[in-house]
Amino acid sequence: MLLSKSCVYGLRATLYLASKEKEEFIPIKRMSEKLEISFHFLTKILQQLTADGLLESFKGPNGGVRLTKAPQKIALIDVVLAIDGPKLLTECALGLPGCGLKNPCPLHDKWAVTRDSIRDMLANTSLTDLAEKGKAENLRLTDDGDFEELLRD
Amino acid sequence: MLLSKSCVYGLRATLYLASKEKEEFIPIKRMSEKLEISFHFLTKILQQLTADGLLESFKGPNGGVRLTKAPQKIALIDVVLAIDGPKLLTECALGLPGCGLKNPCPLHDKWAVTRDSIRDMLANTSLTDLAEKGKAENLRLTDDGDFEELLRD
DNA sequence: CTATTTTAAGACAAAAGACTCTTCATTTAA
DNA sequence: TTAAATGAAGAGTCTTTTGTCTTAAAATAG
Repeated sequence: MLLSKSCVYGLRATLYLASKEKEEFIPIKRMSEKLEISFHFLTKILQQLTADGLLESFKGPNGGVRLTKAPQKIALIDVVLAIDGPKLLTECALGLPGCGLKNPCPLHDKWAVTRDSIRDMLANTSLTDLAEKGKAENLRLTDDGDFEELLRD
Repeated sequence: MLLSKSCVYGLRATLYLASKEKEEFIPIKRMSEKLEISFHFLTKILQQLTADGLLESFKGPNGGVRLTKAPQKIALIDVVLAIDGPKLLTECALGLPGCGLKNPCPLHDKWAVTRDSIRDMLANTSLTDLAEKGKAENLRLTDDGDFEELLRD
């Protein structure tokens, strides 16, 4: 798998936040129900994003989490780096430590090109890009639902 | 991680076989030592490749495994498919079941492009390509060694 | 102040992946 | 024919990932 499940859940969650126009705090409980993700597990993942500065949280009634920046300014790669770390974009495809220009493996050059295309895709796609597309075409962020249902109160 | 460790070991092993010019059976024990992979674990992985028809094996003294085809005709994707299966090249980046043209997720289109570039790289690179490059530039398939050492008896 | 709502934190359990070990069947060489 | 070398198969262990549960801390509403 390219991304860990935690990372995928983090992406779905930030995408959900980006698709809400209002900048209010959204309870994690509500998000977990809408996105069909275990509440406690999602909480743990969002804590990582909060620690990383991508989200801010607020405790108590009317509390929850929200994006710290405008979603246009958050790229998918920001979420991926916060949760899965940089290894996807730095590691050797053959798993050799220290593989790089200086001490490459036979696959290094070709993999570096492919890896860059992954990085570019993640870096050039903002949360807004996907949220807008999701709304416009009524796509889905869960196994069965659609955007319309997702955003309904 | 893009590829499982089993898959990476399978690639290193087939690459090693491709770099031996003679078409003799190579004992797995020897390969495991050269490649610094646990013998029993490597055995299990190579059994998958044998079952898939990429390798053939021979028991008894002077036995071992060898490629069934010329290494020019084996692409990296053949090994990846035999061990990790097709999921890397078919799965949704957001983990949604049935994500495709008919019922896509918001990321589907962009991911499909990236995924194709991964597929193309794996499909257009043969074992010979990498073996030749490894020999010519004396690269490595292990943490510390180099090709010269790898091919020495 | 008190009860309620919410995130924070960490212990714990289950599942999957990575790896080891033992036993067995096959083949060859002497 | 017997011993040695080898792959085949599967049980078992360790680690990481994934997911659950409990308790604490913070904030608000009344």
